Amino acid sequence: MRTISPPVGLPALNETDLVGQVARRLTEAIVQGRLPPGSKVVEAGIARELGVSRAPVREAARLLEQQGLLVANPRRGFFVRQFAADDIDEIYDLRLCVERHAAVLAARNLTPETRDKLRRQIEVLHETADLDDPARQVEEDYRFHRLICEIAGNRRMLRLFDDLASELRMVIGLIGRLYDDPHEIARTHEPVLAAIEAGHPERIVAHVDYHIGHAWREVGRLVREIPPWPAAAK
Amino acid sequence: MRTISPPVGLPALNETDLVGQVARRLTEAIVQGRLPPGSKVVEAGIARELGVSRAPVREAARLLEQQGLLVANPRRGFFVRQFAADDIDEIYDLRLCVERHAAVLAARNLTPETRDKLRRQIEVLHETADLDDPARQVEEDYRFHRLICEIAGNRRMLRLFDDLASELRMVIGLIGRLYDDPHEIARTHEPVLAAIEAGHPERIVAHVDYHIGHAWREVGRLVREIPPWPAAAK
DNA sequence: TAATCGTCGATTGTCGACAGTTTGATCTTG
DNA sequence: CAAGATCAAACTGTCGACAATCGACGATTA
Repeated sequence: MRTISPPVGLPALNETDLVGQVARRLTEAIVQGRLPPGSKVVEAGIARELGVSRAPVREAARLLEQQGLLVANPRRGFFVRQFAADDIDEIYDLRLCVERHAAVLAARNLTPETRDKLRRQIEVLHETADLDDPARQVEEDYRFHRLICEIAGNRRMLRLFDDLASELRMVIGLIGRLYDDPHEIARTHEPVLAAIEAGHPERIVAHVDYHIGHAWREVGRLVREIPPWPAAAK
Repeated sequence: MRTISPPVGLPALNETDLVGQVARRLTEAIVQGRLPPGSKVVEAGIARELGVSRAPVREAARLLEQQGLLVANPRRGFFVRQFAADDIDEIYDLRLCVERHAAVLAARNLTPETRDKLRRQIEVLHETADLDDPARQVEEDYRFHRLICEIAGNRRMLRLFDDLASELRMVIGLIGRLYDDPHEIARTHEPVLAAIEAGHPERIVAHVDYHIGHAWREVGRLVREIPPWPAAAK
């Protein structure tokens, strides 16, 4: 008899259980704006809709709460998180802080394989830019940044990135459209990668700052333009 | 008729519910080493012990999982997280990255009131150093660093700090004793505060680096010295 | 008419139960 | 004696139910 796997490793993705599925469906609904910010998440409703009981729904909701997509009001239930302009600032402030560091670490760990992955992802970004599919574009964008965090090799940092990204996905998904020119965005990734390949810390930081800062200003502007969120249903 | 409170603000502290209490008790047990790393957390057992049903225990466990204290193995249950040397490195790496930034921000936001709070906390640190109470010492230490994050004014950053701190508390709690000289530790906070008061970014970063780096090396050393964790019961 | 109070439906928090899986031990067999 | 098969106890994942609480609506009163 062999002990198949060390009982404790790192957060094991539970692919098969209901909680994960419910969480994914909920996230989807929120990001797509089907559950607008401020709307109440009725446990029984979600449960019925997904054909499960309330228990998995509650646990999934707690997950999304920790992720920042939901807010729990004791005895009142879960509500879809509402973002204000200063939330955007918080998220990008933290993200910038982390990604600067991640990029520097990534440069230190860069191998030919990981470098190629990054290059290929930039290509994908350019290809996606032609598709006129904002959601997809955002997704591929994150994939590039996530790659950097992966290469940096700090699992906790990666998780933090994922959490921030899920919040941003929600905001951007609700804004509906992306920043103006997708190709422009794709192009601004190149100097970041170039700096990482060059392995020059200051230049890396400078380019990451520029790139993320650009998105920050852009998203900030859009959020301030469309502040009254798409009518919180109910 | 007025709407008393905006239904969605920021994570409302739920003081009264069971989940929170269970989570606190569990955290306590883990940090104090009563639930050693690797040990299984049997839902029914905890539930019986605390006189509640399994539902709140499960939700609390999910909370601690997100916090990094527990690891969930689908269909096998929750286990107390085991830390390896590289976990320490990850935590401190991320913490350093965040606290650097936090300190710079704190300097920017510093008011006479917040400055006094920081000063007073350093005094507390010195007073506590005489008490020979490692747990308390660690707690007051965190309180200082947490203050900096608070003053920085980024709620997400504060939450990240809290998460990292809870992991570190666990590790340090298990190590049992603190780094060598408590007064020495207390003293090394002073230049950090001085730099923040001076508002000189580079100096702030340098001193934070030195201070946190010291703890990093120290904790890293201790963890490597006592690697076989206190016998994972069961 | 406006404000307050009481009532009722809806929803959450918590519980106990059941089925399926895992674990650990005993038994079997080469 | 070792390796594998077998079996029972323990535990998790999920469900439906019930009491407590919340929110809204309508009735009551000044």
